[in-house]
Amino acid sequence: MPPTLRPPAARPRRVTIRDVATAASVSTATVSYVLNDTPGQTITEATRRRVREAAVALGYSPHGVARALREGQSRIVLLAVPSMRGGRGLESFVAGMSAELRTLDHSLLVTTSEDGLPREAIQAIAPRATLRLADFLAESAWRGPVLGAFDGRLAGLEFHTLTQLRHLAERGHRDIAFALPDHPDPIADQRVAHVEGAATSLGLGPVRVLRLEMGEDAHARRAAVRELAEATPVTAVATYSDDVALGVLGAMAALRLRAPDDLAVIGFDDGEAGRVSQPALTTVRIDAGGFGRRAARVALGLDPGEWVESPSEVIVRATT
Amino acid sequence: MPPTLRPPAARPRRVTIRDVATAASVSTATVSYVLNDTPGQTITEATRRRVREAAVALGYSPHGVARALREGQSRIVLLAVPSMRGGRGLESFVAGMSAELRTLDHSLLVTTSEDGLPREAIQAIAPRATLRLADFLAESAWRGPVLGAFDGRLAGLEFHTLTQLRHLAERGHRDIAFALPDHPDPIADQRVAHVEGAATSLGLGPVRVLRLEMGEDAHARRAAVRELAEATPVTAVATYSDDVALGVLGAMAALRLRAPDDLAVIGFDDGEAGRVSQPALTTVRIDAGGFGRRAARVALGLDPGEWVESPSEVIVRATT
DNA sequence: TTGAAAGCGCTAACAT
DNA sequence: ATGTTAGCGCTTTCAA
Repeated sequence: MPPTLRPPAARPRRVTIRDVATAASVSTATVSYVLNDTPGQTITEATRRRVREAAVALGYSPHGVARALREGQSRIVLLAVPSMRGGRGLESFVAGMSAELRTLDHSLLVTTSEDGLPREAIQAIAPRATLRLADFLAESAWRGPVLGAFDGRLAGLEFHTLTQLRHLAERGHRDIAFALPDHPDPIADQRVAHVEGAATSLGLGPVRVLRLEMGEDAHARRAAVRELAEATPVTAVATYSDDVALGVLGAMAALRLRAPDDLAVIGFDDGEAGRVSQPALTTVRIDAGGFGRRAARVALGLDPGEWVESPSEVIVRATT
Repeated sequence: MPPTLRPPAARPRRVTIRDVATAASVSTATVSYVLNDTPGQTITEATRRRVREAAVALGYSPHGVARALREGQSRIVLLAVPSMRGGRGLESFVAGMSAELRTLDHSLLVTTSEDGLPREAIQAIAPRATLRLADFLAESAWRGPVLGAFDGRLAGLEFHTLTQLRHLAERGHRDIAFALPDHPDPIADQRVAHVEGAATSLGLGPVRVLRLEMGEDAHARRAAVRELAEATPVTAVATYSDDVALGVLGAMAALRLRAPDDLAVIGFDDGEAGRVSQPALTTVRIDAGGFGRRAARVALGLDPGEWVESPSEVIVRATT
């Protein structure tokens, strides 16, 4: 027996388009046309049936890598997130994006990368599109098409912020503060801008920005909150996250200040902790599923379509 | 000019191994050998230099998809996580795994999939290995090699649980409870088993298991915690997560019970909320970076090596 | 010491 | 209405 060119590894034999072609007594081209519903081909229904039946009989499934080589890119969209520690917002965003992509015969894969694009992964899989969450949340080419406009004006984090402040305004608060973590954050400035914009459009007074220590130094937090409560007219504080809200409430508890009477507090992104702690935290629940779906469509160059439902709502609990 | 076969899309011309070969006046085979340091080849240092210089001069980088097609699998390890809402433990795990894989010329990509393998993604990128976090945490083929043995006995969640209970034991507690969320959880049973194992090995009494309501029903939580405090000898509660701990503390606050005097509480996985809330939560900080590195090595079929440092420590704050 | 060429599985231009 | 085949970029066998 003459030596033959063996495959690189002892690769388990896989069912290819060729096997299907043989089984259906057609060419590989025909198989490809049928299985991809390639437009502009004239293939009899009988042949189509034979091909499809052969494919399922053999358990054929297309080899994504070969297809990607041929097409120049894989049917993958890569989402770069800064961290695995997400909240409800991120989770629903990813779920929505993933579901929509599946519908479009693509897959979502996530990579963590603090800054810059995940070059190695891009080299490795040639994704159809790459989307950095930070870019998407901030101003960027993505923003316009993905966010679209809800309620004729704004959407995204900006919209959720409006939801958050509107609740405070409806409760009669006019002097508010916005508390955010004191550690560096790529979208901090933007969040502050959103708050200021929302406050203006709601006719509130100027917003006091409080950068809250989020480490072990409870004294610092207490001092900051005391100052806020005693030396300013602020009656309510909106926060960057539920965690920050819990920090404010923790300081208030230590100072024997009560929410909402001494200071009302509203969180952001409805985590588990705020729900079960005492007092239970009023917060904004973000359903970013619609965003995810839109981001998916935009990533593939499709029309994102219209908004269907409101992407955020206030969960009223005990602190406002 | 005769019609030529155009590439499928107007694909931007990319630098291939061929270009490098031409520039260095060698064959593509030689380029491949040099760039991959293929063992068993006799190529003069001069040639190697020429090839490498040509590669950098042209800005060549290998096409992962083509390589994957040829080799049968891509240099990707796929990690399937149940959700994007991770804690410090997951974050460090992913970071460690990712860093180690980079070292080994691979990339980590994450996919969310509640149960089962992410088949579409696997088809699409032919990953070198696929690892479900749930399998990894639970008993499975992965467990043995990845966890190895720390301190001669156990590692992983089991080890961290021991860390958690040991702290309670050292504080003199003998009757403890373990509180976990009442919603379904793939690793709940396992966690309970760990706690019981740790309690036994520490010579503690039988562990009371408390499935805590984690929804909006604060009354249910209060009732459960009151029952625990008043009708049982339990003096301390270890929890499944910081969130559950916050739920216990919330109920205690409503009941005017104080930690640690009435009931000591220790959380798990050191989240931001526990650190800033009042009273500040004692918890277990998990550094899963080492696990991640080990998981990476095992995924590639390498020896994970020995443990270097302790993977968990107690962060003592005010509740114990 | 190096090169020629096969072939991974697929799509699509072109031929029949 | 369907088949033939080039070629995506790479690795590796075999020959020179």
